[in-house]
Amino acid sequence: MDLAVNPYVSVDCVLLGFDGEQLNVLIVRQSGAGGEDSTGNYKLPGSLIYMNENLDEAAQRVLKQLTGLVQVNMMQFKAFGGIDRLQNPSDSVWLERFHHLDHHIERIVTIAYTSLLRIDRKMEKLEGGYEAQWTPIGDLPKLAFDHNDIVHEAVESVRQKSTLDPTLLFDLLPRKFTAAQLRVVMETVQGIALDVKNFHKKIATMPYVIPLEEKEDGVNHRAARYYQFRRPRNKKCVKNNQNI
Amino acid sequence: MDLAVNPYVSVDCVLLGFDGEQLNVLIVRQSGAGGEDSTGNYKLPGSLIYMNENLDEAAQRVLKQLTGLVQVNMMQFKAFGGIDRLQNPSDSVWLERFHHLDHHIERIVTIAYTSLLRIDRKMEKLEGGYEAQWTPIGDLPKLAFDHNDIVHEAVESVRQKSTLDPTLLFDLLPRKFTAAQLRVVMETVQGIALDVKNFHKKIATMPYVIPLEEKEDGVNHRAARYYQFRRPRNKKCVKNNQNI
DNA sequence: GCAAAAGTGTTAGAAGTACACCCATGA
DNA sequence: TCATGGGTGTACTTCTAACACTTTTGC
Repeated sequence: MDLAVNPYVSVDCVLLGFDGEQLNVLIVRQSGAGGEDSTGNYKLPGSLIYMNENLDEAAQRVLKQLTGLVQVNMMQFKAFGGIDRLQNPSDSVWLERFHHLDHHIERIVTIAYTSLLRIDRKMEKLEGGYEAQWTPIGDLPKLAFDHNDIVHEAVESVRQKSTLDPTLLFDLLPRKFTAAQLRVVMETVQGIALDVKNFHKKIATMPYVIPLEEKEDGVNHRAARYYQFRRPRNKKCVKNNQNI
Repeated sequence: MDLAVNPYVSVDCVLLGFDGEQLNVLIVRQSGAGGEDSTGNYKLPGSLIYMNENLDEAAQRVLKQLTGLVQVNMMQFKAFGGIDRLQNPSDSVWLERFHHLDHHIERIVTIAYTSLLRIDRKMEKLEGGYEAQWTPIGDLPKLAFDHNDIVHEAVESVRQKSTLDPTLLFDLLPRKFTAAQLRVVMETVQGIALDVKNFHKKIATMPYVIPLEEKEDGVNHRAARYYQFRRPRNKKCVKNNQNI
């Protein structure tokens, strides 16, 4: 570790992608954990914060080290600081080894971020021996620390935020997508079922969803039209603004 | 200071009240700051966290020390951890003196909470020499650290949360309130104007707003009816939104 | 031609918006 | 009796929800 870290504060990133059916989370192995249990030791990507970086910068750094992606919309959503977060002793041991710390860490407050990504984005070479994998939310193993809780609160947070600003969800889709893909994303994230016909009517009224002439190719049924997302000029797709 | 504190993590509380016209914030004096400048030294109520308490507990403790209130809905809304939060040297000096710390604090990440209160709630005797006062949001002085930013983000957070769950706003009102009071609260927090007639229709459909027989007394115009808030059984006053 | 998924209209009810006048009270 | 703020009806528009059949394509 080159830089001084703050041994009390970390960031953790819940990177969410969509595989066509479910939300997936990017989890990493605790490499260097000693591998007592080769089936486990998964966690969210995260890091202690360096003393010379802001929280948002730390989250971006973790994302970049892990995936090579930059300029991604990372949203801080909650701090987790329960006194029992390090109750599993192997988590503390891993932390101290990984960060080459010379004293015992008794407590870490972590600032959790979430980000929506296209699951097929090519991951660049991973630094730090990370071994990352997308895992469907329903199939998550037991993660280190309280990371399972963090994932569930992240999903809840995304659900709420996307209710106020549905344009967030387009980050989960490729540049060109079909109406069905968009619908399934919305159904999955918001946990509701949408009427197909009414959904077509609705996207027809969205100024930021542009129908293309291009269609699917090579499917053994009627080809679906592609759409494109164009972020509106004024970012206020959110209802109800006006300053007090 | 009896208990061990974590010198890197604090909580700060944005307590919001409503005076009939504007949102007010409870700010406190940095007592023991040396009083170089008797006009300033205001800050949000907050504290370093103790090593044996959770974040939520720390926020409740600060609120209780300050106001005597317990069981108040405190909502964590954001962590602030910029590297320049302590850029004003007098803020660091105050912190180190107040908490009797023997080393220099270079950086603190604070977890910010917000809470909506009736502004007329009687404050109990304040511990720790706090000197607290409600201040209209528009008249806030320069506060210590980045507390002015924190206040503004708190208000924005409350605005968003109350869009999804309007029942939050009843915490700002007395037990009995008039339709006009409720309307002005909603207009102020959400930053919009509401049509009086339509507003009456709307509250008539809200199951959690109960009209009383009792009316205002001693006003020199037609007396307004009082209403009461009763929290619904299932807390989902949240719209089943699909505002794509 | 058939399996498989895409795409399309209409209607009824609910909810929201706009608008102007009468009512009760104390001074 | 008047000044003050409280309270109401109605028409119109928009949104939402429910519903079943035809189209295109590869095999």
